[in-house]
Amino acid sequence: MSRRQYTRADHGTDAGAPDDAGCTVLHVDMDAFYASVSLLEHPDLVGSPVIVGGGGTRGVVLSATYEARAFGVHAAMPMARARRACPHAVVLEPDHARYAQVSRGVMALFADITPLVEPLSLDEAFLDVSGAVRRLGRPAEIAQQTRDRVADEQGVSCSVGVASTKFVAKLASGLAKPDGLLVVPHEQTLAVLHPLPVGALWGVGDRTEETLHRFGLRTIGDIAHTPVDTLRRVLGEAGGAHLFELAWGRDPRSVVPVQSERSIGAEETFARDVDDHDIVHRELLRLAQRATARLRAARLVGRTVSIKVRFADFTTITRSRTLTEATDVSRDVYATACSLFDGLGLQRARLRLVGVRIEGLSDAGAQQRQLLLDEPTHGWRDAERAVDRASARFGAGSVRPATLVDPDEPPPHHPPRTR
DNA sequence: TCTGGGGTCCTTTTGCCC
DNA sequence: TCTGGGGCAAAAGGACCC
Repeated sequence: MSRRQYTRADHGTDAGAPDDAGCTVLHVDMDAFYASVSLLEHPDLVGSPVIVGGGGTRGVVLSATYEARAFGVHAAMPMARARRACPHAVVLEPDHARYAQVSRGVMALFADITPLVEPLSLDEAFLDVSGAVRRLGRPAEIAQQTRDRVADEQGVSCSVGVASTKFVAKLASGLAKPDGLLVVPHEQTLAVLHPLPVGALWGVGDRTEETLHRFGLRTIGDIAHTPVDTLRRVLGEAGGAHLFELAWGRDPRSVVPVQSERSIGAEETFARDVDDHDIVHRELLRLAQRATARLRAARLVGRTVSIKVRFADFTTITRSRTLTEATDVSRDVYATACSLFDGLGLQRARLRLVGVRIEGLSDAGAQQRQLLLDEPTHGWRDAERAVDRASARFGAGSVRPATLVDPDEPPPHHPPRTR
């Protein structure tokens, strides 16, 4: 769910008979994805305001139906505020497993249309359909087929932007929402682009928007007619040049299927602020295990461990250390995370969140030979792989360090074997 | 009105080596 | 021997995205 919504000056062309020559980039964006998927389980709630979000006291809105958005509810809004804005809305807990399942279905459907699919998140992807035109028709027709199939096969609606570049396609899908299709013909790109506010540019958030406003730049057209050197001074070398190009509708990025991950991490906000280092250490252990389990599942190892600490006043710091050898062993990551945390020398600071992240990822296979020479680490790896297998069979958390076992917890219930 | 959790990318600072 | 500075990698912070 995008945080911003813009309406278009009516230059674009709807599905009718658009001039889609050369418009081979599709951006498909599911409408209110998390809310829509949750409604599949609650058909009685269709047509009413529904908010999906963390139930805890400190949650934010993950997604909301358009009926709830009419009351000003939007993604990333604190839940407390959302409830006040729309008191009669039904609040649902997120069901991440279900979202992942529908997402896999949708992505498989895309793969059926073209092999050039670049997922951006669970609920959106770019498709390069240049190779599918002969088989399936013009880009606008392929876009409509895609929308129909998503609705028929997955029961949720999506919006599609069709253009000659990624950025304009993404902009177009946003303008088409909800449940719409918008083709931006190549020669109309600037006419669509220039009247839009600067915040519509991909990469311009609240801060950059504020900066641009200070310099009197309010529309994308204003940016296009500002010397690129001025933009570089104001926004930085890379950022300034990039925005200038986008403002002229130029975006050389191509649709790249399967991008490898750069980092894997886990973080958690405490239900209440914490100043007890024992609790923080225990949380670091849990997070290190969560992150390394995903690392091992992806057959990756990482060389840099970083921690994130957010204080009660929301200021956030990070600390990182690069190891001599890449690892996927939670013990190593945990030890490094604790050492980084202890190195902060905090006394009774009240903490709101801690996180652990592993960066500098590489293929675990490339690491094998060295690990064989390192017996102690190899032993821990084997032990942790055994835990991964047990977790897969008996459920996450069925095997864990004694420090994470709550003595008051009832003994776990093991599901019956399925063979 | 009080701010999640998963990420990516860019910039600046710092330390090290030559 | 002291100093300056270029080049590089790591570290830290911050903005942004969904």
